[in-house]
Amino acid sequence: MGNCFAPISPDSADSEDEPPSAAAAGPGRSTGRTSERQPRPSSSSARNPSQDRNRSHPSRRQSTSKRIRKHSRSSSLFSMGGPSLDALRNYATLSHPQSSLSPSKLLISNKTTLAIFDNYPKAKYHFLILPRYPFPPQSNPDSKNSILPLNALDDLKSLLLCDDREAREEVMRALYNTALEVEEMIKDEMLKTEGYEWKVDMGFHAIPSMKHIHLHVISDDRISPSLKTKKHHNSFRPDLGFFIPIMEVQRWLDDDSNIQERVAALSDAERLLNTPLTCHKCDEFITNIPKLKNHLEKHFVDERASALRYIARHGTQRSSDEDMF
DNA sequence: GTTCTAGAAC
DNA sequence: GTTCTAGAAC
Repeated sequence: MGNCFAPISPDSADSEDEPPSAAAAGPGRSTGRTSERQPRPSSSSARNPSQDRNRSHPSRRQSTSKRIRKHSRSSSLFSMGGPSLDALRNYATLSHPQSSLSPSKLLISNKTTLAIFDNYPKAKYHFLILPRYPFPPQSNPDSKNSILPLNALDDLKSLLLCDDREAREEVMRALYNTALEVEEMIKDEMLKTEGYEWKVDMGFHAIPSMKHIHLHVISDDRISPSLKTKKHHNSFRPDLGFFIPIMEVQRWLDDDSNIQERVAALSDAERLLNTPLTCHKCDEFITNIPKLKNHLEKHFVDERASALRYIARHGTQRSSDEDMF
């Protein structure tokens, strides 16, 4: 692992003044790893800062603006006497996130979205994609109009219930396009650090803990010191119903005749977090978290060995190594 | 969301 | 005795 965290610098991230890098493309895998991606320097990295944050270069920390320091104080949980549900919203409403947020917080931004490091990553790579507000930011600075009311961006439920079908699809498309870009950065980093790429999941929590809709982009290893409880693990199982893959949400939007039922199911999803602990890769029942951690490490080592063997033999990676086990 | 810790499980 | 979870507190 070693020196693998080098957050993308403000100068090298997508400029807010540039058009969204992939915003013109609609959802679809074909838009993911193509020339539409913005170039970035080879020193940039998508690795989470969790274990490496304290080792970041002092000059990087010192360059953090007063505004950021003020922001991070006010956004810390409970500093205001209770849980701040607004930490993400504070990010989403910044008019100049790139100058306001430190490179260890902000991965990339464009006109409509931000990609930030998850503060408590539940896997080796874990990012959050947020729609900016107003959505989209108005070119006329005097206009405060958003195509959506702010509360439509509270969470997945409120977006699904929003009357403006076109607007909610536009939000979803913007989130998805940025997620594809982030996925590609993650996979570049996987190649650099481990020599192969593994699966990345994208989805929403049915009942998020913080206000402002956010799309999780998380590698499927689920190996992280911050993954500490059964609920943490269950909350990212794509098969359980608490973590809603974005493709599923897209299907809901394509046929919105059952939206009320979908929303009811989201509201009832809390109980799913108490599902018995089983491995999300092989379904084996696991009695406790330390054993799950050992089990997942073993999956990771086995998958890597298998992928590297295949690459050595064929010169290229098999398309879906996660299906090999 | 995380941290803390009592008491259950081993 | 130690490890671990789960609920309360924050």
